[in-house]
Amino acid sequence: MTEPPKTKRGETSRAAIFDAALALFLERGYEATTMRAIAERAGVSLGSSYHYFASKEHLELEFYWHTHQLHVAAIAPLLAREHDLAARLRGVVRAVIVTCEPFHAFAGAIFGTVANPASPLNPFGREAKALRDEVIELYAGVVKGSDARLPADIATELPTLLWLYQMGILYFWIFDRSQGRLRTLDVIDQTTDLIVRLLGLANLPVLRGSRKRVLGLVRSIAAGA
Amino acid sequence: MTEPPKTKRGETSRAAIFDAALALFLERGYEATTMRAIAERAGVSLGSSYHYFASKEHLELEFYWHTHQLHVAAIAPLLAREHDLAARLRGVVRAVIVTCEPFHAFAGAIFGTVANPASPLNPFGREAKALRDEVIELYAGVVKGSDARLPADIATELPTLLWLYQMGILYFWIFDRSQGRLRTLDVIDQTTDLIVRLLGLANLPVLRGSRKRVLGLVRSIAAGA
DNA sequence: AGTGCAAGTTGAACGTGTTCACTTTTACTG
DNA sequence: CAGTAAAAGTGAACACGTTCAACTTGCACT
Repeated sequence: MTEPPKTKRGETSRAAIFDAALALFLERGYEATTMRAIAERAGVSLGSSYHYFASKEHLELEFYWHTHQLHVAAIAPLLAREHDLAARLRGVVRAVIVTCEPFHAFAGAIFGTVANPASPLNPFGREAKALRDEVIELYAGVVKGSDARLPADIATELPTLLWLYQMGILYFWIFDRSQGRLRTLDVIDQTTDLIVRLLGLANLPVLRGSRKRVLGLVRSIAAGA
Repeated sequence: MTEPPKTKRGETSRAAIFDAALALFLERGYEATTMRAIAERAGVSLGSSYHYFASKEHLELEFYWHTHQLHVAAIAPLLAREHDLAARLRGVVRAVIVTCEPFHAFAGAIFGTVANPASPLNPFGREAKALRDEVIELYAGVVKGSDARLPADIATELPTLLWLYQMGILYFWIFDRSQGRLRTLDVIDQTTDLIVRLLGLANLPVLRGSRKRVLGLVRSIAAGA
């Protein structure tokens, strides 16, 4: 657990530690960056780092918050302008990987340690709840601000599913070695299109049975997490 | 990289190290088990452990092989007897979690470190290829031995998708705290049913377009990994 | 100005996974 | 059987993440 700083000096230190960590991650990667090096560059002692970040992993969580804020800022104009669901979705998910692109080299290491189900920092866990809720809320806005008219049962679960979908895209992106990350961009275009198309088909009588089953399943899975 | 032993003594040592590791993982969990404790229980020196397992993570890979072999043995009778695809699939996936059940307590820690995309041991990586191919081949057998008649394009990609699906189920199972792991069993029953049902719908004209798109996507994703 | 206490800071010390230069054992050849 | 090269085995040493008890700073209240 990381307590927020209560004094001006504390805020400065905390920010210096995170800035140093981010710079070193970029320079050397996650694993090659030691807590000692972070503390040294931040101009604080090793022990002080642990006063603000309970572990090296907690620096990753802060990193996620950082990228999330960059992402939110990046998509604001799009969300204000565009109301077609497919276009909104494509734009928002493309913005995720564009925002994260500078960090691609060390993203794998970070994603990996945080994906660990044993860690309280994993996406489904306690300490990540605030961030998770924010991202799900973001996708709720993507859907709600569109002109798509969705059945209520779908609209309820869709934001959570899109959050999951975004994580899947990020996982793919980590492995993507293509020039300009074109493969990921292509997968995003195709999958967002497919998602919107399937949403349109969900009302077909032949699919209604499966739709109810899928949503029931999603609800029961989400309830346990 | 872990070279296989070339002498009788080597085989004995390697087996002793893995047995000791497995026993200690069960007793204390993954993180609390030290390489020193493993070496001591196996009756070898610390350095010797690294002669057979290049890292603690490599012991996890061996653990996966271990459970895979248990799984294969467990499903043999079912695959010989049953030819309905839904029943085969349900039985095989249920057997996965029944086989792994004794290791549930530490499975999260193991699954997590191996899920790390930065590790060459991750499911999509180089060192896990042999195991991955074996599991995909297993699911190819599940499909091929059934009386289901599937379009060729689906039959080609389905085993890989089922391997992915199994990993998803395992991920859910790790988080499942329900009595007798009933929630996971329920999710397996529902999802296997749903999968077979969707396979049946895949030939509907209204879905054929989406099916082509999905399979094209799957192929292009699989090609890159 | 003086006092008290919470916030902030420190670096030595601990246990861990991993490495490596070295020794011992094993299997095979002439 | 002697010789030898590969395989197996060893434990001290290293760097790392993390902990902790002690220390300093600065703010709030009298």
